[in-house]
Amino acid sequence: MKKIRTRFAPSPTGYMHIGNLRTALYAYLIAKKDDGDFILRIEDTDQGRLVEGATDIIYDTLKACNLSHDEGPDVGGNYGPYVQSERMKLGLYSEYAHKLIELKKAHYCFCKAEDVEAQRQAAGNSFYFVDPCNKLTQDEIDNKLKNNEEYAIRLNVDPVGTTSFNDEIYGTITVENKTLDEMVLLKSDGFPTYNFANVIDDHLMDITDVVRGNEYLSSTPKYNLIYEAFNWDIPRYIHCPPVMKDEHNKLSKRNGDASFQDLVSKGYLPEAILNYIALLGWSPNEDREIYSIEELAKAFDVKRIGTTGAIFDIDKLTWMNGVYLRNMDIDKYYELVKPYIYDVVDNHLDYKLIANAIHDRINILSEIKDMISFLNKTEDYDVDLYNNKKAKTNPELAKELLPKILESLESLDTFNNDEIFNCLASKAQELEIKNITLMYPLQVALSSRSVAPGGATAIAEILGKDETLNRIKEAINKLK
RNA sequence: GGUCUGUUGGUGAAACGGUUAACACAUCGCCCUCUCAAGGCGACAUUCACGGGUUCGAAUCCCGUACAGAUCACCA
Repeated sequence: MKKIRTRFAPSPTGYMHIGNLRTALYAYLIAKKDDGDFILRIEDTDQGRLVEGATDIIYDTLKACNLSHDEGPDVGGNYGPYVQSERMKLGLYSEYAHKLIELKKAHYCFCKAEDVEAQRQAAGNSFYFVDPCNKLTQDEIDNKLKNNEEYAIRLNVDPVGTTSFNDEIYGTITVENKTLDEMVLLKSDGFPTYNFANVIDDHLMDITDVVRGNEYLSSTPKYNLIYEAFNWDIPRYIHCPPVMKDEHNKLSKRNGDASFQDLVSKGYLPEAILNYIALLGWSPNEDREIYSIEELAKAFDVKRIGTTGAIFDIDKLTWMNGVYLRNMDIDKYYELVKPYIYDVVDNHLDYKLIANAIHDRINILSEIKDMISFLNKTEDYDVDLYNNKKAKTNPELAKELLPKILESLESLDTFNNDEIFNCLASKAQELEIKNITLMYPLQVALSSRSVAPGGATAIAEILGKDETLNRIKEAINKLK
């Protein structure tokens, strides 16, 4: 069997959005499942739409996701991406377009682009372009060429009959040829159209599986006409359903929807993002959702890609990101979280203790900041906070309990979570109250919050004995 | 408007003619518990857009309707 080769072929016209990334992921997985090659090709044949830096974003995103491509032009010892504008300099596309003219599968078109556009505008939806240049005699053509008239090259289309193709996901799709127009292959500026360059490169790069968004479903018959004109093998087509923002709209940067970069900067892990988007439109053959990229490649099956657009659900991604954080190797977790902790907290505090306290409480890294900001200094709070139904506490009771807690803790030599807890637990027993009744006022005194990461005693350990006692005294004063 | 494609709960989805229609997120309960989480347990679609048909039997097959999306460029 032929080696599987897939490609990701984005245009550098903006940011890398989630739908795009998912298409790249699927292309990658399909190749890797069978030990095939994954290729990156930048399709920048539209000079007008180039966006500065867009190629770098694509490149960096793929790198961050570990979706590395297997070949390409040499760039400082690494594989760069193939870039169509570079390849064009080789005269490649023009050569193939002219070859099609020789084969009588295409023809010169001397129409002005603006004129065609004007006709289209005038005719509205029902416009079907019939190229008058089709009727030009060879002499007329030679003459125009000799006069250096600008020209485009258009594909010849026989309007009778139908064209069918098979898509791995959508099945066999048939369209009538009369709905296909004589599309431009080579633009008058000498650049190939996307459609043409795409087919040429896919063939030249020996792409076996074309993976792309299903917006290309309708234009695929046109691609096949080109393959057939050259008598080339048609690749396997895999058209993926879109990733939606809501029922009606696709996810897009234009609407301000989250891009990969946005998600990462909010504290989502690339592995989690990849894992999550793999499940948008594809489902595994087992009851499982957490997959590393290697596991995905193993489990991936094109046949299990769905046909309907999937709405991107940030809540589920958030949950999954939390799973990744919780399952992560603990040392790796410490290192990951350390900068986020010291970004808000004084660095004489032990970041590992803090990391432990928030371990089961964060789903995304950006939540850390608010969660631990009280560690630096006490925050303003109302004594009403001492009212707690579950703990059965109120400011009066806190006023009574806090001095007792202070007294107990002052006598402690080793100030760690276990010691503090045991000390206070026996104090609670002695006072014949539930642990929570004693702990809750301490929590408020130490954290200034009704909800805190970790138990009150864990926070005490993080703060250290001096600061803990200070905060308790501070709280007692506040209650006077 | 033509053409193409699709339609299972709030969301992602499974089911490949016969199950009480999996599972996960979210939501809501309960348990655990020094708060909150995490974890455990449970609830949550009399029903698979709608209407016909085929069949002993349909979410699954066929036809129609509705709705949605895509596409009709010298954009990609």
